[in-house]
Amino acid sequence: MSDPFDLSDAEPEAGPGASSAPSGPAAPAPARPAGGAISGQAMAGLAAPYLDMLNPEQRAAAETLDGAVLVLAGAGTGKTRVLVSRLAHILAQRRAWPSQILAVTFTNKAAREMLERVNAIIGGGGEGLWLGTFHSICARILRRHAELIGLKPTFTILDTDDQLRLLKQLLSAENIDDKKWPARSLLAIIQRWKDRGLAPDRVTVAEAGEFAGGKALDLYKGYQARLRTLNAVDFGDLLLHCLTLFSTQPEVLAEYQQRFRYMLVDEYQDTNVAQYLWLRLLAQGGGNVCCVGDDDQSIYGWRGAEVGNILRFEKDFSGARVIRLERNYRSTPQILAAASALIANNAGRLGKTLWTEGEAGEKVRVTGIWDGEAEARTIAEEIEACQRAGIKLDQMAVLVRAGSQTREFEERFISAAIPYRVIGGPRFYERAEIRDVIAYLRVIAEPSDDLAFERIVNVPKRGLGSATVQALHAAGRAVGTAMTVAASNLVATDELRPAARSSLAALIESFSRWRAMADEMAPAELAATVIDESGYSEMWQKDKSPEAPGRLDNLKELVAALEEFDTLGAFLEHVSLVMDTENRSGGEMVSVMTLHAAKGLEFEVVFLPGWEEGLFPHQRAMDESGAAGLEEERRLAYVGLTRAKKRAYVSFAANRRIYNQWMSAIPSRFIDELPPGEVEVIADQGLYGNATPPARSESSRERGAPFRRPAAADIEIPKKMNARKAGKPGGGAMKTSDGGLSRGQRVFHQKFGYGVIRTLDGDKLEILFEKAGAKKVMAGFVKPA
DNA sequence: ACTGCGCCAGTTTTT
DNA sequence: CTGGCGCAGT
Repeated sequence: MSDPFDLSDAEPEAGPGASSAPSGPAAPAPARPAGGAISGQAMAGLAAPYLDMLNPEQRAAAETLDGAVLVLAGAGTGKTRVLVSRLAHILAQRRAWPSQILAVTFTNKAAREMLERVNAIIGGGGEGLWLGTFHSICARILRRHAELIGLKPTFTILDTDDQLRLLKQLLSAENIDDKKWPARSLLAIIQRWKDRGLAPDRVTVAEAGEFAGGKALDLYKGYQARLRTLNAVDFGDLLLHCLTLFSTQPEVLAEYQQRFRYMLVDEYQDTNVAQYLWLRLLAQGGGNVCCVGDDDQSIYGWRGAEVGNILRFEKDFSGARVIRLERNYRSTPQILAAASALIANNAGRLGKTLWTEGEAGEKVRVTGIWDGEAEARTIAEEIEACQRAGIKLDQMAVLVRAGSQTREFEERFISAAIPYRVIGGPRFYERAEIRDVIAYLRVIAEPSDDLAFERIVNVPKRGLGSATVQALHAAGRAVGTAMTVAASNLVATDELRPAARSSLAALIESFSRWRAMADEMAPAELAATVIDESGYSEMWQKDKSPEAPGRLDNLKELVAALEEFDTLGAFLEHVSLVMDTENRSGGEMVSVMTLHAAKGLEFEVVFLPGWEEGLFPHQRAMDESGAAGLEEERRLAYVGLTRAKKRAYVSFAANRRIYNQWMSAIPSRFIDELPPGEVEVIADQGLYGNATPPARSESSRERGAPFRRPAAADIEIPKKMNARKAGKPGGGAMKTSDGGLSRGQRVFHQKFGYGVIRTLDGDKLEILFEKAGAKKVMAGFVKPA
């Protein structure tokens, strides 16, 4: 984008059906090329077949185009279909051009899906929409007007690591003990302020809090000042600066107010105050706003989402129409009844009554089990039973409260040879080696990006340790410039030791060479050059740790990913904002993920383990947020149950090993909140109220677990989960001597025969077997061949 | 400038 | 029981 003020790139290309040129939208748009993005098909279709597929409420939601509309879309009520139909309808009615429509989502995945589905209906051209996450749309706006808020259009978007590094520097500069006042906490405080749309000058002294004796606000100011000199922003700033831009530059605001004739917001219950303010400013221009959400599925309060936004919608947008989608197309009546009864325990809901015309199914099954291992085994067995009954593995999911719970299932699935996939592990762009290379690229693209520079100044080791970095900092501060700039001055002096001096000089020379290349070289080629010339790949080649080859592979993958980008800047924006990696599929597998990650998904069969007080509802949620925290946990349970189409299995274990210490637990209060008529309780004797005959728990007998049977009455809820320990030695973990297994090695497995190790992650191996294909196995089960 | 030891904490996570 | 981090030693 050469001219940051030029909005024309947002205008539609002439679509495939441009010959049937529309008469144009109701009001003419500025600088509009003839022809639109709306295809001939959609044009012709006054019959609007996409509307015929909707039920009356959905249809109302798609057709009520004027004014403010809140669509309360319960789980499984066809929310996405409504959103997409509405977009198509606006276009087909020629109410607006794609470039006059703003559609905001929370994740890139949601944005991508929406675009695909809109294109499928209107026959292409949806690219002209302002469709994306709040953050990417704000970034787009900010790059165009960067100067107006004191940034250069090339500003960098920092990640959490960078933010923490910066805050640590500030803390140590202020002589604040970061043991007592960790940078993490400060970051959280600042983020909460930003979530509320509060720039430093808007934070009142009363809100300064106790951090470091009330210094948080000053630190926030210092942090923002540092970001500015680095020409950098963090995620919160994307919104915050946009708000500042809108409120200080009325003509800019007016421009966007006029532009966005129709605005759609998905997952409105997850918006924070800053996002709400942003939206309200834009809507004040008379545009039509439609927010879609479900207050019962608000599960991100802990990161600043404000349920109040959806609860207050009618007050905020006068004359707002509220449309409820209550007909559920996903789950059985039993599942809906269970979920509805559970969520009814929350106060302050807008209230919805989900109903279905679907056939009766099975009751929700609640199982009480002796310990976590038995729980995993029981679920694995049930999965196999479902499989025999014809349900595909990828229609089953285990949804856990915390990521650490996945391990138990992984181990069990591996030994039962059930293919599985854990959703939401570390992402590609979060790996250290990828971030290192990206840091190099960032410094090339933006010389004042000190944080990136600091990350790689001594990676690979070039004898530029903390002493040198300190000197660079000092030099930068003295001249008021970035470190790289200060560095070139510094090497001309005698301040540094000769070794450091020449090493630094060489590095600076490299960067200016790379920078010169960047102008004429494709980004991928540049990256390959940098990886090579910096000695970075050599560093990993020399490294003989087992993960080194994998890291080198990742570097190749990074270079390959870069092929798709024409400019370095475009790639870096992608990395900062579109961090999600494609979910490599490949075969039928059970999904294991957190409840948070499951929002928006659906499965035939859902397993919900770990419904125990302290774990779910999580103790910490209740300690930190009290009643509100408990309600959010309950919504999480609601989200979990409503993922299931046919069957839901809830379970709890009486004993669980956490941090290798045994503790007993009592069933979650959420279990008591399920309607007795719709659930079937199967619990080992004594584990739960009116237990029906026990499901055999071999392990408890085999192992002679030494703890007493908990009689529900005499167990108090542990304040901290590990406050209550029982002294069972950690028995059957499959810790193994891996005998130096490595990637690419040929191995033998009793059951699967010979194969080659493809990946290894601790004691979990992925092996491509000659006969059996790819399997995940534990290291203990294979021998070097 | 790097390596090793000891201490503490230990949900959820997108952008 | 881990892992991450800060500090102290070579």
